[in-house]
Amino acid sequence: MSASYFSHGELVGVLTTQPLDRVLDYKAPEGGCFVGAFVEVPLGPRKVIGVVWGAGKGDYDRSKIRHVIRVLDVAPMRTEMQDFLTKAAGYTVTPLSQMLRLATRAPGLGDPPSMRKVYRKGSIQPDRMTDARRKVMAVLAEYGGLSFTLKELADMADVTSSVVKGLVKLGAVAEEDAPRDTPYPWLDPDYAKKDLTEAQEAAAEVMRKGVASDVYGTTLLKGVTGSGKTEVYMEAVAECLRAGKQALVLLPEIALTSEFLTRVEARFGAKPAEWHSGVTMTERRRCWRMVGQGDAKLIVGARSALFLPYQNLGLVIVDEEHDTSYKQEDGVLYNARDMTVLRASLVGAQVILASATPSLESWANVEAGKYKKLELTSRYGPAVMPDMRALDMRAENLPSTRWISKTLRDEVLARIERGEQSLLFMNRRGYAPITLCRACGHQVGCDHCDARMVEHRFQKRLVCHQCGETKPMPNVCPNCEAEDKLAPVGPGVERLAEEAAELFLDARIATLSSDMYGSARALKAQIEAIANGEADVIIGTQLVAKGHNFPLLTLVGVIDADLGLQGSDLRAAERTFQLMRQVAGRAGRAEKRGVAYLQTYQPEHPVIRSILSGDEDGFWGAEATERRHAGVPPYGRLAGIVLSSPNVQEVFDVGAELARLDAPLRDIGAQVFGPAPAPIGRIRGRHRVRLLVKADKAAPIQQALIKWVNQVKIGNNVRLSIDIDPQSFY
DNA sequence: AGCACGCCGACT
DNA sequence: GTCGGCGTGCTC
Repeated sequence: MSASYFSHGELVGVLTTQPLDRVLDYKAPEGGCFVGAFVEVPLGPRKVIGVVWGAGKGDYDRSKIRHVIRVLDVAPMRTEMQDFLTKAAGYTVTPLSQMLRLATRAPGLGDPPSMRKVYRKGSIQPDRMTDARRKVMAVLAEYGGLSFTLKELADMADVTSSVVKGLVKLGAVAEEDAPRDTPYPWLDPDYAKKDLTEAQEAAAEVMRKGVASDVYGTTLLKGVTGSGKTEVYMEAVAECLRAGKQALVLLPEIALTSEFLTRVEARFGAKPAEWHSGVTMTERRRCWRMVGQGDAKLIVGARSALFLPYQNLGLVIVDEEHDTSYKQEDGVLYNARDMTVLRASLVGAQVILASATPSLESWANVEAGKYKKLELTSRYGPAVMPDMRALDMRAENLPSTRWISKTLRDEVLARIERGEQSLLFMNRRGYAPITLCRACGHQVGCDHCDARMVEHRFQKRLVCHQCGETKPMPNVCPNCEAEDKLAPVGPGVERLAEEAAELFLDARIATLSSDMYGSARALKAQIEAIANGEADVIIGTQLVAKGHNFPLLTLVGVIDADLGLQGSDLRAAERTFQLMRQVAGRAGRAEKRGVAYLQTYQPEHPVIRSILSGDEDGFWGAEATERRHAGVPPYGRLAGIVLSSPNVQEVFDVGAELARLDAPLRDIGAQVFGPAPAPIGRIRGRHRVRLLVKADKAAPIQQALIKWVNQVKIGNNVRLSIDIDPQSFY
């Protein structure tokens, strides 16, 4: 009577990725189907892909119910995955169909497994032997029963492919069809175990025990830059591999994966599966299918890798867990770090959140006893955290087109003299953030957004950082048509590089900004060249703060330490604290102790002071007290609502209407703030209005939000998005 | 999401 | 008269 199997003609409920937010009834196909089966179903005039979600409800006109067309040749979705998607959809207030779409982003899902020809040793010896034929047969003899592609075999034997083809005709070489998607190579947990320090070994042992326990648990692994967090969690991965379970490592930035893959190969003897937007379609198809059939044991990827069809997930590492890029900011708004914890809790897997500068959320979860905490205090090897100093810019008297203080300049010059590297950090892409007309005062803005265009001199264009629109650099003011009056105002990395080139005449200067390299490969090559000492001064944006290792670096200069402190973002202090510590952590990783200078106009600012003093506990304690007092995350809950429309009036009307009908929110003790024009009032031609809902941590905010927004009829061109636990407020 | 249906204005 | 604009509604 197994409820999970439906025989031909029985009603099944199918969830498709179409934006119909309900499960549709179909008749089971010939041969029947199981719950979780990926199927193709007819929908109106089209065929779409869906998943058998359960038994059919039977509440639809029987005569209109059609048959499932076929069951796809992929591993069925496990019920725990259904459960995960359902809960994730509920938490993020996202339609389930959209959640399913995240879990079915595999190219060629509906296609039969792609095949290719492979060649191996045949049963017959060729009657006429030639030198070329002998070479082929020798290769095949050496590798026993293994198969090769035509090109592989021909290359290995150093003959042309026609020799192999000839042998196929004779029957000396067997030609067979084999699936193109092949299992990932076996990873050996004991391939090259590194020697760990005592502290690392102790931490690793705790993690191994966690993985071996087979139950859910989350551990915050905190350790300063260079303390060897990676080595420690690799031991947890090794334990997971030994147990025959799958492990996932999430990284915040694609640029970090290739370095990480190399480390995995060094530790386990082969490369793991890779999943992110930079991976080719073929490789993605292979990855999705192999994860689904358990033939990929270690997966390294971006946040979307959390939605792969794991069969027996035992461990998830969220590296740099505080990183804001774990929060998906468009489409489905979810935080991969939080969804990881949800998914792991449903399958009894272990989670390791690794960071040198954990988020206050994780910090609070440790305090509340939800997460365990392991701390690696001593830096691995001889180096220590750099000496942190403030440079009071009010005393520096710099002209308005210069950003490198005299003190910092002298320090850099001293490093160049000694053959050491310096990093100048400026978290602003482009040449200048403002292009101002000296004749009329006009600032060049984007046509579609309420944002200034940023000059990118490297690309010789103005770029809108909101919508990505670019235009050639004008030489006539778009407002008053004055010629040659447009002037760059304010700094960006490119302009900083220009200043550095003037100050440090004989130095080799390298700029690292995400927009200056066409490909991840080119960027990686540049990072490697720098690490090998092919630059004296490095100018970089945020990119350099994220985990890259520059052993010759002994000086970090933060050009504008105050930048992140502006604005009304509730996490401004937290972000600045984390970023400054991370950037500073780049200095002095090898034998030499590093120094970090923060150029600031407000050296007395509490955040700047705690960064300088290195008093982490003090900083987090004060930050926690403040947030608790304000009732904001992690001690309260926020939801951001953004309404957008090409029509200004319409968005404000809907916003006001929502604010008025706040009863469902008041019922759970929540408050509504707004509507207010969003900080960026228009993006891609759509006017934007924001509301903010603040609730108690334990309040059932999702249900209340649904009730609340369902009260208003929303016009066709108005879009409403709900962001639970928003990270950004633009 | 697609795709059809349908109701209006602009053209051969 | 007919073509085609896209607002509205449906898909088991």
